Amino acid sequence: MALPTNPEIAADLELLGALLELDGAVRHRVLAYRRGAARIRATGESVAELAMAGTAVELPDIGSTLQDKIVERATTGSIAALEKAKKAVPEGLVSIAASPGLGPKRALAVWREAGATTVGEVRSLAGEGRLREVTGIGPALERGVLDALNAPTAGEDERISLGRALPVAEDLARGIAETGARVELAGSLRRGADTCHDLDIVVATDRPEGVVSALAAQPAVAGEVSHSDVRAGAPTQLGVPVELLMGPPSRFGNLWQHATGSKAHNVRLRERALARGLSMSEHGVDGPGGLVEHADEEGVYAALGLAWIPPELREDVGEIALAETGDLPELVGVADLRGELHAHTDWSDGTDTIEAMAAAAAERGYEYLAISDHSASLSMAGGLDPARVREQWRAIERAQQKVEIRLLRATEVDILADGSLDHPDELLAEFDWVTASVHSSFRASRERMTRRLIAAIEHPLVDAIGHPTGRMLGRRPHADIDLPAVLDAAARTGTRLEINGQPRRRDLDDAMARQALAAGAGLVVGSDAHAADSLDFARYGIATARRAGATAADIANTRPWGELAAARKARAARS
DNA sequence: GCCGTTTTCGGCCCGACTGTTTTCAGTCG
Repeated sequence: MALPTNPEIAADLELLGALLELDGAVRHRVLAYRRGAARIRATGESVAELAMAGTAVELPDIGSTLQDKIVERATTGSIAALEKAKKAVPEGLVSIAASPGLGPKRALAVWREAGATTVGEVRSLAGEGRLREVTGIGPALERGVLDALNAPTAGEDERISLGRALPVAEDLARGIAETGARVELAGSLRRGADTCHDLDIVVATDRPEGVVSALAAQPAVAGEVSHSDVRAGAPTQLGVPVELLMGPPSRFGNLWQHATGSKAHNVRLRERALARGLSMSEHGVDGPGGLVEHADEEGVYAALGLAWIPPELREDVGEIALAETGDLPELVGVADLRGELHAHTDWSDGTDTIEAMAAAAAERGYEYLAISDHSASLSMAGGLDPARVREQWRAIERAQQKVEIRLLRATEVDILADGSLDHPDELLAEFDWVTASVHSSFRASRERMTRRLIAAIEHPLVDAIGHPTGRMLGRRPHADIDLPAVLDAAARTGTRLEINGQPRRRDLDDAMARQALAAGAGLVVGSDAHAADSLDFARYGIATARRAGATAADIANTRPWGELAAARKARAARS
């Protein structure tokens, strides 16, 4: 029997926690299940395997009880405690409790007093005006529940990619900054997460009224602004709301830190504060000497005996321990990039010419640009056959005469279903840089997909694997692969794994890239640009790399081309 | 249920906001 995956285990434990909560379990026991589930979700290795070996308890938030339950799930296929909890409380209450405005307490009351066990029944009750008869629910909540359940996106957690959110949020911030206030992005935007469900912005101001009217005047704002003295919110054209947090400059550091999160990171910090006889919030750090305000974040972290932590690492993935000992990595930045190794032109499915791409890359300060169009089997993308490739090389040569930036003969060659490549070896040998990618048969079995990738990784003429798992945010999950085996092959052969920066890909993702680093596999950040502007997608790849804890030394295209070329030559000589 | 520069037992994050209540619980981030 196949072992349960981490998401499967996490889902079971989350459900168990939710049912226990409804059943009146002690708050912190519920929290322990949630934390354990979150930890399992964020862990790269198979937690089922760890639990079977008895080492899952070495993970934070996993104790012997949870480990036993994971083993039980892995060996018997179910967890007795979960089955028991389902008998004590109807499972549908979990969904009811997740409805906006309702929570565990009200969900329980809805069941006990009105007999509803499904969201549909709650909607009917609300429609008939009978939900208000339940203790703790009045007309206003009933209305809110009904509206939320009838909304077109009901039940879905509306999230948009960082690539859609960031440009709009930056415009909003610039617009509001015209009031003279200091304006910064916060929340998942600042942490560089894959997606966000709102645009968190913080403002240092003593005049909230002016900021609120500036917000209302922004073109991206698409409705009424609601506000208090410390907060303002409004819907935007993006479909997700903007949320402004305001506070005086004297404690801007506290506010910015608070609003940046993540929640798990902040909880850890507050626990740490408590252990030191302090209490922290967005208002400052409270202690025996009274409340201390911090104008910058460095002060907040210093008050807890910590070095300042880069936002991308604030996910409770061990960053606090590193900040305590001063061992935080010097994260790679966009400015470290010296070149782009994955970009398309109008020779295949890109929209811009070789010359236009070269100019845009030069504008970004790059020293080299790989012209890496698709290979023939990707016919709908206008992939090039060997004859067209040679033709393109002549065009690259002509373009090179006109530009300073070093243009590389490159390809994004398809990895075919059997693991072979879509160009003959004689041709591959003449490229400066070869990226190999999967573009088809994503649903192949785990074994087959893994074999396919490893075959490409072991090919002596392949420099990098493009978007290694093929996931598309909101559309297609990661291909089912044996990641440790793939990482091992990459580390062994020196073939780089791409962090693809396209906002909908972000592939490898942060957790996988972190694992890749731990396994000793090399990485490359690629924009996968199909137009000159999209060379900027490299910033999202960098965000993922930073979340993985990568330094400049970990990323191939922070090196000068001469160094990469020499390393390739040495590798070819070995094989 | 987890965990330890107070602890192997007794703790466990903080504040804003809303709508429900008769002085505050529940929810949310």
